[in-house]
Amino acid sequence: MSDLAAALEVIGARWALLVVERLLEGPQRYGDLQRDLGAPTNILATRLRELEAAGVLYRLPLRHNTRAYALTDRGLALREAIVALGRWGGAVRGQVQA
Amino acid sequence: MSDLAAALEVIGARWALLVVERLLEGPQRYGDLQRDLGAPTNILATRLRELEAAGVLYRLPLRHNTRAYALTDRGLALREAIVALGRWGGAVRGQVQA
DNA sequence: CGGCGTACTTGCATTTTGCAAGTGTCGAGG
DNA sequence: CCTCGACACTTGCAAAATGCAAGTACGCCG
Repeated sequence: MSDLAAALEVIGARWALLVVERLLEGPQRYGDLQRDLGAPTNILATRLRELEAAGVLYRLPLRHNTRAYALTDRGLALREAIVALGRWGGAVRGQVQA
Repeated sequence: MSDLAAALEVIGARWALLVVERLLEGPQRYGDLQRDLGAPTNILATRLRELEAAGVLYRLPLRHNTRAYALTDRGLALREAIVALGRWGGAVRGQVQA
């Protein structure tokens, strides 16, 4: 399996990379992620569990039944890839059809 | 929708980015892609159609019922993102568990 | 004409994703 | 003490995507 395939096993599932992108701006709570991304709540919960298990993010307890999700070093290391993909996506949108 | 989400709409489906990665090494025929990637044939056919429609690759006729798939400029522009993701995936594999 | 290579398509089982509604817990307010 | 609301999920079920295996189409070669 290639390095790319290994990466996609971790962040290739739907919503996963969008969650990481959002967390690049700082720790976020569950409800914020859900509202900002518009992701289904059960999928979001599943992704957060998977990404935590993969060491991409961790839970940061705040108050009683409130916690935040924040990126680990491994998660922060995705910034370069996310920026590159974002630039590509933006460039593609800029062209009606090349 | 963010730029990243726009990118994922095009290359977020399973196998899509792996196809592009393979084509970065030059035009490939259907059978080669299938054997190298190990992707199911119906999915591969679907992806190739989608990626062609998105202007990421195009069909290059060779002999009678033989053609090759090659990247457009838009497809080649994914190189940076793919390299970045590949590096991340390789780095993650390098650590047993951080 | 019959078999071979190439590029797919088709039918159906399995898995993933999505929607809507429900559950558990804690703290504040009455 | 008891209810209510906020928050973070879970659960049940429908829809869509993915995967496997087998089949189809099309020319060329003998």
